[in-house]
Amino acid sequence: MTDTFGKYIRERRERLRASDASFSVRQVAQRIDVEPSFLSKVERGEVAPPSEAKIVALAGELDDDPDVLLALAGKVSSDLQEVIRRRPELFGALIRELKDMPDRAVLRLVREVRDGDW
Amino acid sequence: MTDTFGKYIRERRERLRASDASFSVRQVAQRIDVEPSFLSKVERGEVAPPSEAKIVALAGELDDDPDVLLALAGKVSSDLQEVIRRRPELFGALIRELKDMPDRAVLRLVREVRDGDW
DNA sequence: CATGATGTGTACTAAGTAGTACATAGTCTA
DNA sequence: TAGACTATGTACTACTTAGTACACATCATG
Repeated sequence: MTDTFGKYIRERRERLRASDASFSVRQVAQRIDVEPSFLSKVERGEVAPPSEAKIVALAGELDDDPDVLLALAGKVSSDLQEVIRRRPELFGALIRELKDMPDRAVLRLVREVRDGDW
Repeated sequence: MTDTFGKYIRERRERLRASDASFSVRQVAQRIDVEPSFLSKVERGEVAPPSEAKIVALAGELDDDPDVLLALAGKVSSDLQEVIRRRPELFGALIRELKDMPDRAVLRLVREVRDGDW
């Protein structure tokens, strides 16, 4: 992990900070309930990304997609995992089938399911 | 986790053992490269299920689906996770969309993709 | 009847995860 | 120029993961 997570978070936070002083390390840290020094270290990649719960809180704070932040942290949302664990053959097969499909193909499926007559 | 994993493994192994003496705790343990006492404890649910690598090896040994064994152990194959991590929005959306769909709907998708004109 | 295989109990451990607590040093501003 | 706020450095730590090492009792059999 070449610390894309920390860099990303820092950039995102600083950008928000430009127009809102409440996005300091200290204040964001407080809102997601960690020590400022810890968030600082996370942003500089000195330590591994935080737990799923903190990442999700951070996503809320930075108005970002939790799944994307989790991915940057090398994780997969536990509720997605649970969906797979409930029907491992089915979802295993589907995901492996889609592994190398282009984005638009997957997207087409999503839409097909979403507004399809199932 | 009410130890469905251990029970399942034990039953599976014993069944194979009925017709092949090489499926003793000791020998299977040796083949998947763990201590016999550890496998014994796993089967009796005295300790948590082993690592993904050992579970996959066990699946090979017991001629079972790795995804299913991993699911029983409360895990999701790391290569499935990687597929999701590469395109988190896309796969996140798809999986959440399919979360409550009946098996046949998901299966239909799998087949649609498999032999579709993509 | 000893030799070998079997399953299991006990004791321990190295490495990773997910942080805290406090001190320090720089900056802003009233 | 003191007070408040900022980021960061240092030192720890509790918990979990994923096992090993070895001793022990039982059973079968050549």
